[in-house]
Amino acid sequence: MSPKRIDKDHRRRQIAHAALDLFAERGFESATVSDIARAASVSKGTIYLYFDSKEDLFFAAVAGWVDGMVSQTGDVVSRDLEPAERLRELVHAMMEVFIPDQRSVRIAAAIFQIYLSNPQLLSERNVTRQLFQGARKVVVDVLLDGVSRRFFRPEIARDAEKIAINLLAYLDGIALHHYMSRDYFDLVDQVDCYLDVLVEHLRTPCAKRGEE
Amino acid sequence: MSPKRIDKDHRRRQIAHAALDLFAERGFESATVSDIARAASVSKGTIYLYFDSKEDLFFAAVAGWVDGMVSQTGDVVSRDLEPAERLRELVHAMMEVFIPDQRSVRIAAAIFQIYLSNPQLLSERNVTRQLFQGARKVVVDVLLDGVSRRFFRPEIARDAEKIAINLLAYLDGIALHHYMSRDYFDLVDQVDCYLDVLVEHLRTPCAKRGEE
Amino acid sequence: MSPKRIDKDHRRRQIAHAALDLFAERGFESATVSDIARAASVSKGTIYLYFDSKEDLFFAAVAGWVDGMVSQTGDVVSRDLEPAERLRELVHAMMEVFIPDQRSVRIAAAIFQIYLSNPQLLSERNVTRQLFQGARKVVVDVLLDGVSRRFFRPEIARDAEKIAINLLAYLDGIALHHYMSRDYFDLVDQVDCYLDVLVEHLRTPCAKRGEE
Amino acid sequence: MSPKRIDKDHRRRQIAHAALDLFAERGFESATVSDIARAASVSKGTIYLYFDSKEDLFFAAVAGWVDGMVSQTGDVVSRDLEPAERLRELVHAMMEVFIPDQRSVRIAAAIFQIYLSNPQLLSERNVTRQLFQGARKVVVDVLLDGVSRRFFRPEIARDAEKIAINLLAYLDGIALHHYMSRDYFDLVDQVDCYLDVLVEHLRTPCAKRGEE
DNA sequence: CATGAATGAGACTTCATTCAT
DNA sequence: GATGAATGAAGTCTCATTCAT
Repeated sequence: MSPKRIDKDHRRRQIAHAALDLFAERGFESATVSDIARAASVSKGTIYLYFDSKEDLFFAAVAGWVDGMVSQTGDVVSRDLEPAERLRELVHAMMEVFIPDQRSVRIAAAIFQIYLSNPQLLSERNVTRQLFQGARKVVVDVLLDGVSRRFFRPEIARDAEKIAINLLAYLDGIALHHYMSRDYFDLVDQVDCYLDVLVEHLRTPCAKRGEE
Repeated sequence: MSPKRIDKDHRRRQIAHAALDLFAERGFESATVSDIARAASVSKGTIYLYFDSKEDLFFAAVAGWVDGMVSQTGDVVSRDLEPAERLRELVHAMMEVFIPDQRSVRIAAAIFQIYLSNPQLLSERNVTRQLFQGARKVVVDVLLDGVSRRFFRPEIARDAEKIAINLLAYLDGIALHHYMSRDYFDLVDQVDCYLDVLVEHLRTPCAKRGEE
Repeated sequence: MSPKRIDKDHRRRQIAHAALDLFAERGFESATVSDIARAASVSKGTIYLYFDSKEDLFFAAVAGWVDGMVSQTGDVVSRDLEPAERLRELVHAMMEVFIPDQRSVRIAAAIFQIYLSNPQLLSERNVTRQLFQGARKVVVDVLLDGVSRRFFRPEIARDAEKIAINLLAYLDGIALHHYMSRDYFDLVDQVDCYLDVLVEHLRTPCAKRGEE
Repeated sequence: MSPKRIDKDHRRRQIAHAALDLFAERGFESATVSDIARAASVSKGTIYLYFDSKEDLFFAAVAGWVDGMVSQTGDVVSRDLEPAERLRELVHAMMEVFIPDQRSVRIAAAIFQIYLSNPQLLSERNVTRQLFQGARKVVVDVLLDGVSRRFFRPEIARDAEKIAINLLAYLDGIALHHYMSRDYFDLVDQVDCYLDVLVEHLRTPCAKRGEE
C-alpha cells in the first residue's frame, strides 16, 4: 500500500550537490560519474535514474549553485547604509561567496570548459545568464538608489547598467587572476582599490564645481 | 646550436603551434593527440619524440602563445601620445589581441581547465605568470610615464601596480563575460566606460582646477 | 480455479500479450523489461511476480501467440470446397496471418534470436514444435482428404507429411525473403506460383496417362 | 625507413572472419566486442581501428561471408549434366553450404536480428540483396538452360525468376525449420521431395509424350 | 628519426533483477 | 499483492601512450 516512496526532487538535489563538489574540484571532464556516484553514496545506475546524462547532471548541479548564489547575494543589500557603503558591502559579500576554497572560480571554469568543447550549449543551456542578470540587477539597484538619494551623480543613472556589468566582470577577472597567482597580490586590497576608483567616479564631487 | 638542434626546436614549435589551435578550439581534454598529430602533419609517435606527454605539449603550446602575446603588446606603447591616450591605445591593442574568434579567452579557459584537474601544476608550471608580469609591466610603465609627465596625479605612482593588476583582471573578466553573453553588451563600449572611469581617476582633476 | 487463480492467470496473459508486441517490434534483447512494464501498465517489479525472468516472459508471450495462431488456422479448413481450393484457401489464410505488419516474421526472428544465444533452450523450451505440429496436421488433413476424395493422386497419402513440412517451410521462407526484400517481388504472386506447381503435382493428371 | 606496415585489408578481413564466428554462434547482441577481440587475438581497441562500430564490424563480417557464398556456389553449375540433374546438384551444393553446424542459418538469424532492432538498416545496408541476387541468377541460368535445351517446358522461361525465388525461399525455410526441429525430419529427404515436385513441373511431361 | 599499429585502462551508459515499503 | 528506487555487472567505445619496424 505504501511502496517505497521518495522525494525525487530531494534526491535529485542531493546528487546534484555532491556532483557540484566534484565538478568544482576537477572540472567537467575529469570528474567521473563513478566518482560522483561514490561521493553521493549511490550507485552509478542511480544517477541515470535522475539525470539523462553526465551533461544533464552538470547543468543541474550548476543550476542549483546559481540559485543558491542568487538568493544569497540578494539579501545583503537591504541595509540602511550610505549608498557607497552599500556598494562596498555588496561587493564584499560577493567576494566572500567567491573566495572560500575558490569553489566559485572553479565552477566557473568548469562551466567554461563545457561550453568550450560544446559551444552550442552556450545557447541551448545557458546557466550563467540567470546568474549574471540577477547580480546585475542587484548592483544596478544600489547605483540607482545612490542617484535618487543624491549621493551619486545623476549621469550615473544612464550608465548604471554598464557600470554594473563592468563591476561584475572585474570581480570575476580579479578572482580568476587571484586563483592563478595566489601569492602575488592581496585580493581584498585589489578590490578595495577598484572600489575607491569607482566610488570616486560615482560620487558628486564636482557638485562643488556645480556650485561654482 | 647545431643545425640539428635548431631543426629540433623548429619542429617542436611547429607541433606546439598546431596544438595550440586545437587546445583553443576544444579545451585540453577534448583535444586529442591524434587530432593534433593530424593538424601538425606528423604521426602520433612523433609527438612523443618531442614532448613527454600531452600535458607537456600543452604547456609548450601555451608558452609559445604567451611569448607571442608579450612581444606583440610590448610594441604598441612606443608612441608619443598623451598618457591617457597611450593607455587607451594600449588597452585597445590588447582587446584586439583578445577578441578575434575568442581565441585567447578559449586558451585561457584551457589553461584554467588543466590547472583545475591538476592543481599542483599551478606551482610547477605556471605559464601565466610571465604573461601577467609582462602585461603588468607595460601598463605600469604607461602609468608612471603619465605621472612623471604630470598628466596623472602623483599618488598614482604608489598605486600603479594595483591599478595595473585591476585593469588586466578587468579585461580578462569582461572578455569572459562577453564570451558567455555575446549578444548582451558591446565589448568596446564597456571597455571605454571602464577607461573613462579610470582615466578620470588618474588625471589631476578637481585638485588641479581647485588650485587654480 | 479459485477466482484468485483466474485473476493471476489473467494478469499473466495480459502482461505476456503486451510483451509480445515489444518482442515482435524489437527482438528479444532490444525489448527491455521497462518498456514491457510500461506497455502492460504495471510496474517492473510486478513482472517478476508473474514471471521468473525476461526469458520466461518471452516464452510465455510466444506460447500465447502460438495458441492464438493454432486456433485461428484450425477453423479455416472446415469448408466444402474442392481439395485444391481448400489448400489454396488454407495457405491464403495463413498468409493473412503472416503478412500484416510482418508481425509473425518478427516474432519468428525473435524466437530464433533467443535460441541462437541460448541453444539449450531449443530442447528445454521449444515453443515452435506445437505450432509446427498444429499447422502440419491441418495441411496433412487437407491432403488426405483430397486423396480420399480422389482429387489427389493416391501416392500423395504416403508423402503427405513431407509435402506439408515443405509447404510450411516454404511459407516461412518466402515471408522471410519478403521481409528482407520487400520491394523485390509480390508475395501473393509468389505463393500462387508455388501453389500452382504443388497442385499440379497433387492432382491426378496422369490419370489420363494411366489410361494409355 | 620501413615503419611497421601492415596490409590493412588483410587485417580487416581477419578480424571480420573471427567476428563472423561469434556472431553466428551467439547472434549480434550477445556476441560482445570483447569476445570478438579475444577470438581475433587483438585488443578491443584494435577493433575500432578497423571498424567504426560493432554494427560496422557485423556488416563487414557478413559481407565477407556473402562474398564467399557467392563465389562458392557460382562454380557448381558449370557441368555438362542434364538440366534437372544440374538443378539437383546445385541445390545439394547449396545445402552443403547451409547445413554444417547450421552456421549459415545462424548468420541469417543474426542478420535478421539486427534488422529487427534497426529496421532502417534494411535499406541502408542490405547485405542480403547481393546474396539473393547472386543465388537467383545461378538458379535462373540453370532453368533457362534447361528450356533452351528443350528439357524444360518453354513456359518455364517466363516464370524462371519466380521459380528461382521460391526455390531459394524454400531452402531458407526448410533450413530454418530443420534448425528448430532437428530431430523431426531428414533435411535431404525433404529437399529431394521438393525437387521431385519441382522437376516434374519443369519437365515437358504429358505434352511431349502426348505428341509422340 | 619517424611511423602508425597496437594496447588496455577507463569513460559513459543500460538494464535485468532485487527488495524495503 | 504491488511498487519503483536501487543496484552493479557488463556493454560499447575512446584515447594517451608504447614500440617494433
